[in-house]
This record gives sequence, C-alpha cells and structure tokens, in this order.
Amino acid sequence: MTEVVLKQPHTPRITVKDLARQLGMSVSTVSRAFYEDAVIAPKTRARILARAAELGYQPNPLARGLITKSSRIVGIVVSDITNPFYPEVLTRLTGKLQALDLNVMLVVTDPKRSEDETLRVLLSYHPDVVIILATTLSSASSDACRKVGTPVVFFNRYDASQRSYAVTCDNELGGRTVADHLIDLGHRRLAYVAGLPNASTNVDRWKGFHARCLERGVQAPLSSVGQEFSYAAGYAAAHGFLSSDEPPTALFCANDILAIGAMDAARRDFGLSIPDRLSVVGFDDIAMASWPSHDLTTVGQPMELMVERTVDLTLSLSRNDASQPALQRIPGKLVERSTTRAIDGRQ
Amino acid sequence: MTEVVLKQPHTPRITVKDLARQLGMSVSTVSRAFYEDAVIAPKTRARILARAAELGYQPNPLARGLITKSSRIVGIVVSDITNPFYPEVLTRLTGKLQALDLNVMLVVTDPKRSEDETLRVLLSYHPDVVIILATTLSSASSDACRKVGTPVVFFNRYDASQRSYAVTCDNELGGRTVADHLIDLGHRRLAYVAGLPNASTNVDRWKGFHARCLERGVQAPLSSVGQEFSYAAGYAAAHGFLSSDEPPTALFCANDILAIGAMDAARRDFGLSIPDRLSVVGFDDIAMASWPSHDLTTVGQPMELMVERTVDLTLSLSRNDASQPALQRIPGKLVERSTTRAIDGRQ
DNA sequence: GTGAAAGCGCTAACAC
DNA sequence: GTGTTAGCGCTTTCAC
Repeated sequence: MTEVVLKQPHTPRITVKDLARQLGMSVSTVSRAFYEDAVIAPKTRARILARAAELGYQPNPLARGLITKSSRIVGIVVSDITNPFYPEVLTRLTGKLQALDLNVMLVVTDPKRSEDETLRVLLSYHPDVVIILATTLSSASSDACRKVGTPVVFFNRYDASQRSYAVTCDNELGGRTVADHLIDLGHRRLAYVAGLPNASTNVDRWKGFHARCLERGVQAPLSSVGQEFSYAAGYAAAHGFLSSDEPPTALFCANDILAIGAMDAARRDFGLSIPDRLSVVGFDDIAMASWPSHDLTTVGQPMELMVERTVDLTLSLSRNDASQPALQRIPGKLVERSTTRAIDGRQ
Repeated sequence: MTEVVLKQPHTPRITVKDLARQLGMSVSTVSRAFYEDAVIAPKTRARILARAAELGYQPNPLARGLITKSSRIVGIVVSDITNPFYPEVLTRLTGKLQALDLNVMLVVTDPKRSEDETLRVLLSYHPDVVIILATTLSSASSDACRKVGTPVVFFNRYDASQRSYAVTCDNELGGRTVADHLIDLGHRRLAYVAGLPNASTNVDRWKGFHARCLERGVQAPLSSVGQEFSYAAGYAAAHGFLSSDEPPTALFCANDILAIGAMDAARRDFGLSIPDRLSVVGFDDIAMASWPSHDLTTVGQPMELMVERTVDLTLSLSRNDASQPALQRIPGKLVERSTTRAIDGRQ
C-alpha cells in the first residue's frame, strides 16, 4: 500500500488556542505562561509549560511581534565575503545572538540590485536592529533604517554622520603600530598595499600608518591605488612596487589576503625571500595567517571582543535602552611572526 | 536647543489603513494592489502603488504570513564555516533567494547548544523551507522539520532516510575521477586524507576513490582517521602517511583546505617537492586553490549549478508545487593544476 | 489569578 | 471592481 503524499501547504501547527482548549484554560492564561513577569499562578504556569513542551508548542514570534512591536529579528547586511574574517564574524555573531533569542535575517548586497532595494526587503520584516557587516555601504542605507526608526550598528565601519552605533577595531592605531614596528626594525622605504578605497577600514589603516611615518621623521610611505581586498589585488600591487628602481623594503597590506597575494608576487615573480629581502605585514590575523607557509606578521583584530560588544549593543538596542549613538574603537595587537625582520647590510 | 531623543520603541510605521484612509479607499483594495493576479482596476492599482512608493510603504510580510501561511522566510542552517566554500555558497544562495523575494533566516549550530534547540527557534518563525548547509547534522533535525511540515533541502549532504530533498555534488564520482587520474599518472601507492568522519561528503569521496582503485586493480588506498576539514588535520594526516617506510606517492584529500595543510607538511617537514615527489589532489576548487603558491589540482564542485538547483527547489517548495523528495547529484570536474604529475624514475 | 474582548497589520471570502 | 466582515496567532487592557 503506497503512502499518499498530501499536498498540504503546511501541517497546521499547534496554537495557543489548542493548548488552551486542551488544558481548559483561556488563551490569555496560556499566553502569560510564557512571560517571566506576568501575573500567573506558578502551578498554572508549570502545567502549561509542561504541556507545551510535550506538544512542541512555542508562541509564534511573528504573531507576537505584531502586537509587541518587536520581531526579535536582527538584520545583518553583508557584502563581499572573500575575506574569511567576515564569515567568522557572521557565524559568531549569529551564534551569540540566537543564544539571546534574537534571530538573524541575512541579506547580501548584490551589486546588481540596488542597496536600497535590498535594505527595503529587510526592513519590511521589521527587524529590531540592523547590523552592517558590509565593508562598504552608503550612508544612504543607514538613513533608510533611521527613517523607519530601526537602530543600526556598524561593524568595523562607521557612518560619517556619526549618528549610528559602531564597533570597530582601532584601525588607525593599528596602522600606527605597524609603522612603529617597521621603523623600529630599521625600514625607511615603506609602502601600503591598499584595499577598497572607500572602506573605512582601509582609509583608517592608511591614515594611521602614514601619520606615524611622518611623526617618526620617515619619508612618507607610498600607497597603491586601492582596488579590493583580494589576493589578486595584493599580487598586482606588489608587482607595481617591486618593479620600481628603489623598491620599498617593507609592505604594510590593508589585510591578510592582500598580504598573501603580495608575498606570492614577491617570491614568485621577483625571487625575493621574505623576510630577508622584504618585510610584509598584514591586518586581521585570519586563521590562514598562522599557517606555517605564510606565518604572517599581522595586526590581530580583537574579534571576540568586537563581537561581544556588538551583541551587547544589539541587545540593548532591541530593548530600547541603549545610550546615545557612539563609536567604540577597540585596539588590536600586533602579532609578530616570521615575515618581518630588521633590515641588514645585505639589502 | 538640544534635540530630545524620544525613547520610542519604533516610530510607528505606515500601514494599509493609513494608505487606505489617505486614498479614500478600503483596506482590501489597497491590499489587492500588491497582488499580481488580484482583481483590481489598473488605474486604482497605479494610484495605490504610486502613493505607497512615495510613503515607503510595503505590506508587512509578517502580518501577511499570518494569514497566507507563508512567511517567505527560508531558514538556512550552517555549522562550521572554516571551509571557505560554504560562506560563498551561503552568500550566493542568499543573494539569489532574496532576488526571488525569499528572505534568509540564518542559524548556526553551536556545539554548546543542542541542535534541536537551535532548530526549534528557527522553526518558530515558520520558515517556508529549511536549507541545511551544515556538513553534518543529525537526521533528527530533519525529522523535526518534517514533523511541523516544513520541507528540508540538504546541500551537499543527504539524509539517510532519503525522505528529504538534497542537492549535492556527485562526491562519489569525484572520488572515482581522482582515482583514475592518479592511477593514469602511474601512481600505485595512494592514500586518502579524510575529513569529518560522518559527513556524507567525506564518506562518498572516500567510497568512490576506494572502489575505483580496486576496480583498476590497484592496491587499496590507505585512509587517515577522519578528524575535521581543517588545515591542521591535513597537516597531521600527511605527517602520518609520510613517516611510514613506504609512503604513498599520491594523496587525495577530502577537501582543499586539508590538501593545503598536507602540502605544507610534505614540503616543510619532509622536504618533499610537489609534484615531483608527491602528488596531491584536493576537492572543492575554492579560490585559494588557484593561487600560484598552491596551484592545486582539485575536483571543482559545480557550485553555481548546485546553488541554482537549490534555489529552484526552494522556490518550488515554497510554492508547494515540488515533486517527490529526491537527491540530485551533480558531477564536478577535475581541474588539473600543478600538484599532480606522472610518477617517474626518480621516485 | 484568570477570563472576555479588542486589536496588531494583513488577506480572503462574500456581498454588492 | 470595490467594500464589508471575519479572522490569522498572539498580547493586553479591563473586569471579575
């Protein structure tokens, strides 16, 4: 006898009503059982919760949101994800948020679709908070959120208007740290392998690096023309620098992937041994950076802390008890590995 | 005069009622304007849509879902994402789904929290479909979905019960292809660097590889004890194989990351040049595999196709007009790069 | 401490 | 073609 598959949209799920009827109580009583601070007899609550667990009932947050005006949805906007740093942030963030019973609705900004369009769909779900993980996103988007009253948290990026919340690594300080490190090692001809030109991470790392060089009385570093945060871009930029008559002796790359690309170019196409002939520093400290074949000196982003702060902030905002918009900058720290060393006579 | 920040949960958003009142129509008429095949005068619809655009109004899908029983939410379950293949799949999937007006709710399975617990929250949002991207996830989870009538699509994994939909790379065929490739090159002592033991990707790749070796009359390949799909695991496994008296001349690794770890071990700790002394093949063809420093021969997963099929399937399922549960296996193809070569006298 | 009733924003019969 | 009504699953006054 063959089993007939019913084309049933969704098996009807159990609701408050069902529960109420089964227990011989009113729906409101049942509803109260799911609120910590509702007035309800402990025994009644216990009975309800027991039966609910048994039946696998859970209040529908969508219906609940309609009335409470809180969807418990957190929107996360992501753009390119070629940098492994971001997937990791995304999953950690998601994991921590869901432990707080906040659910993540993910949208990716597709270059083909307009950013506003993308945000519009997200906002139609009325998320309590929107987190922007995208390396670059026009402030128009954050305006869109503000317009409907949805708070925005920028992660490793900030809005020029300073009217949103932001949690970032102290990228400028990171740039300065690298400048100090390389200058301390005796390097004088420095160059910066740039990432996405309008990403604040890129801009700030450069700013700090450049400023610190000048402060230390070192010739201003060169900079490549920013492309993207990719292996290929790093490869190409290194090519540019190393083809010159007086190539730099050290490269600071806007992130680890760029650095790996740059190192490959240096080694393969210029036969330069690293760190003997060229020092290279990255940014992020992704897992790959510590692989023996790279063993890259880099600025470690305080990811765990950044994620925690973002989650805290998101929670406060979802409860509507956050402080004024503010930018939190968390310092990273230099992880010295084997791609940097003191300049010596052989150069 | 300082601006007073009102602690207002959410600025009241515009609703059908507002729109209806402003236009002097009934709410149902307004509602109809947003449905392609609703009966409504074209001019009326135009007026409504114009005003809506102006005001930034969009029907609230949550409220809509309450009545239509369709949330237009697609749940995606993700586990570890150390393999860059998955973030890419995730973003592509999300991008394509959102273009179809399906929104992605993301959950990550946290080892600390029970899988069921995680799924439970996801299901409480009543997603139309759940996609499981996690490399491994107990069939208990898919049962949980089935119990509430939510269709499940497995991506690159399948449920033993065969009662769900699945789109996977033909992993077994991939394994066979690699066996043929290596055997054709003259290799006879082969080994498999295993990934997560209970991941179907791992199992099937091994199965095909092993079976094909036997079919070709080659000594059964060795296999490492599966750990995880990580650089470190690849490094360790290679160590194991290469320390033996008669080490294998070729390694097939369950994925690219393992392969890269294995190659680093071979080169650094055993001074073996690849492919002269050891051939290595990976699986996935992630971006990194093509970087000059790796230039890894690997089985390319037909990601684009897999994503497309998954999206098609998801769309059908969300419309409730899909065929019977079935497993789609899409063949990948071998990408020959420079980590494999014919065995020669020097060995 | 509990129940009855109203209503969140929306769609789906059913009249007209 | 449009308006009226009911009701999705839930929370929240307000009585009791």
